[in-house]
Amino acid sequence: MGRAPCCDKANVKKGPWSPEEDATLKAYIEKYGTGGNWIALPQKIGLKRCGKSCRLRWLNYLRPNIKHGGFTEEEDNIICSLYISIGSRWSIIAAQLPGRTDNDIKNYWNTRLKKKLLGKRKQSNMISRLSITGQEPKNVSGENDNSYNLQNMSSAAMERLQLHVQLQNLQNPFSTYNNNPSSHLPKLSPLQQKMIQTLNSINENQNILMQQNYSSTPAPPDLEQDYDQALSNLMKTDEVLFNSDVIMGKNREVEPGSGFIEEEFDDLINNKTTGFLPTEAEFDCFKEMDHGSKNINLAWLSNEFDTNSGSSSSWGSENMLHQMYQEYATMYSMQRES
DNA sequence: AATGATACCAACCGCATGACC
DNA sequence: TGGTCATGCGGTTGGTATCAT
Repeated sequence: MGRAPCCDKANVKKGPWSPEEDATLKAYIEKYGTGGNWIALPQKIGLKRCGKSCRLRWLNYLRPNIKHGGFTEEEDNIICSLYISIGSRWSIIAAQLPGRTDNDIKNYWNTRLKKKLLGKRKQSNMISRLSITGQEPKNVSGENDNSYNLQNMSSAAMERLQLHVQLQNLQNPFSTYNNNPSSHLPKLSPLQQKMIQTLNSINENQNILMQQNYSSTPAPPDLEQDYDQALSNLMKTDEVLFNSDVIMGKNREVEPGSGFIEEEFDDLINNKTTGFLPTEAEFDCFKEMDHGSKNINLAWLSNEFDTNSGSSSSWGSENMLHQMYQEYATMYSMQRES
């Protein structure tokens, strides 16, 4: 049994709003306010619309001081930075941009900004290389290649890593990765740094490969192998994070599922390997979010993980924790195999 | 000029949360 | 304390506009 509908679906109008409907809603709200009850509002003013629809129309379109389109470079930068640090929490991002709605920013990001930043050709190439299609990829020798298990990592996390690289390069083209003290980007954990370093390597090889492809000349096999090797290396994560001797300070055989990885993961998400978290001054939004926790850094890597937030529907759920754990475990086991 | 592909964006949907009883 | 309901949120859909062939 599903949830009861919020209104009589059969008797409500759907689709685009007419100018008359807009005028009716706007006039009423400007005069009387919403009355704190969106559900009752459409009936009150004689609109055959769902209350939710009225609310959305008001918030996204009719509300005063709403800006549409014409995003500035500064706004672009804010959106990019916040997306990388906190993910797709559009309402929080919108709160940093007066006059912008979460819906507008979400649309702008999905349709334009993301492509602008990543570069359309590069992105599609990367995604296909990472085997989003679900096909079992082969390396040049025709063997299944473990490196492609990268698909087990969420595409959103990968995307943010790529974006981080792009932004970092824009901010400081001579910096290998995020070791620039003047950078406005979130500081990275050793694991993230390792991944970004490898992504840079991938991108370099990819550019060469693309040039080869465009000139209709087959890429040398060793270059293909380098590319695959770079992906593989991405999985060979930092010793600091994966070597039990370093972390636990004792000689200990490590088996995935033996309990150690759970401990390590727990340490990681609870920030026991500290020293790389962003300061609150770096992101105003952190203050507003009032998490009481500085797990943001891990949050942006793992996409949706959040410990204390009650502001978003999916954050902080065990599913997200589980997903993050799975990604972690996958990388862990691959590191063991290699 | 016709047609298909792609981009854009308004609106919808369902879930999570919090307030209230 | 548990149930109900309104609201907020993010993902997705579908219609329209624009571009490419």
